[in-house]
Amino acid sequence: MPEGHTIHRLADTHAEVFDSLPLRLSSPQGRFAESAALLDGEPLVATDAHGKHLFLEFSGERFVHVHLGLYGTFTFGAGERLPEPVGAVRLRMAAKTATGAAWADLRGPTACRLLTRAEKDAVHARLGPDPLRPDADPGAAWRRITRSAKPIGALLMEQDVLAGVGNVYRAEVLFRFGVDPQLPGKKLTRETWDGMWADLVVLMREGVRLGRIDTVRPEHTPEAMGREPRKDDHGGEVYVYRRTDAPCLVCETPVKTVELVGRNLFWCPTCQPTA
DNA sequence: AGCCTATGCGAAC
DNA sequence: TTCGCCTAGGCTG
Repeated sequence: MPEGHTIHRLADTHAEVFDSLPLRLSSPQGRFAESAALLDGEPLVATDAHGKHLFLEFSGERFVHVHLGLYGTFTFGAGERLPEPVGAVRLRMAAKTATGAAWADLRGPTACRLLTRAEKDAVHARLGPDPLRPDADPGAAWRRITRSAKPIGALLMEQDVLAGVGNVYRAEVLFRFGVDPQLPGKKLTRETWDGMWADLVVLMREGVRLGRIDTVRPEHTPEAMGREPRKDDHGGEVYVYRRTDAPCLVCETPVKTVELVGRNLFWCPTCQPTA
C-alpha cells in the first residue's frame, strides 16, 4: 500500500524496532547479498523518508535505499526464531531487543540498493516537496504547476513536482477541492493550490498515524448521510478512488473513471465540474 | 486453482 | 512507449 504515508510510517517503525541494535542483514533471495554482507552486524543509525523513498542509514554514511514500487512489502515479526523465507525475500533484518527479538523481511521492491551520501543527495535533488517533511516548500511545486499545460491530475503524480502523492491521494484531494482532474495546471488558482497542499499535509499525517488513507469528512460518511455503510477494499474511507459507477457520497452521481498517465483516475463529474 | 488488478517506478527499446 | 518486477488480495469458476 505504498503512497508516501506508508513509507514515512515504515521509517518510523524501523527506527522504533531496530534503533541502535546490532542488526543481522541477509538476502535470502540473493539479489542484495553483497551489500547485506557489508552491513551485517552493524546498528541502524537513522531512518529517513522522502516521498515514496525510504532510507536506512548505517555507519560511514551508507544508506540502504528502498523503493517499494507497486507491490513491494515489508513484513515484521517478533521472536528469535526466523521463519523460512516466503517468496523472494530481497532483504532480511533481524535483531535481539531488550524484550526479545524482532525481524523484518522485504519482498518485491522496485529498488533496494546501497548508496553513498552523495547518491542519496541526488535522489533528494530529483524529488519535489513532500507534504510529510517539515522542510518542504510548497512554492516549489506551485512554480511547476502554474507553468504547465498538463492536467493537474497528471502533475500531482509527478514525483519531481510533488513527492509522496499517489493514485489515491491524487483522486481524493482533487475531489475535496472540487477540481476537475483535467484542469491544466496553469489554470489552477494559487488559493486552491495552497488549500490542497495544506489539506495533503493533514491527510497524509493522518495516513501515517493510522496506516491507511481516510479522506471522507465526518458529515459525508454513509452513517451521517443516512445511507448503507460500505467497505473499501484498501482499508480506508474515500470519496471516489476505485468507486467506479458507485454513487458519489455527496451528490449520488455515478463516479467516473478514465486512464490518465497510465493509471486509473476517478472523479465525480458533478462535484468536480469542467472549468 | 487460476486469473486479474494494483496505492509505482526504472530500464530497455 | 513498453516491459519487468514477481507480491498480495479479490474474484471467477
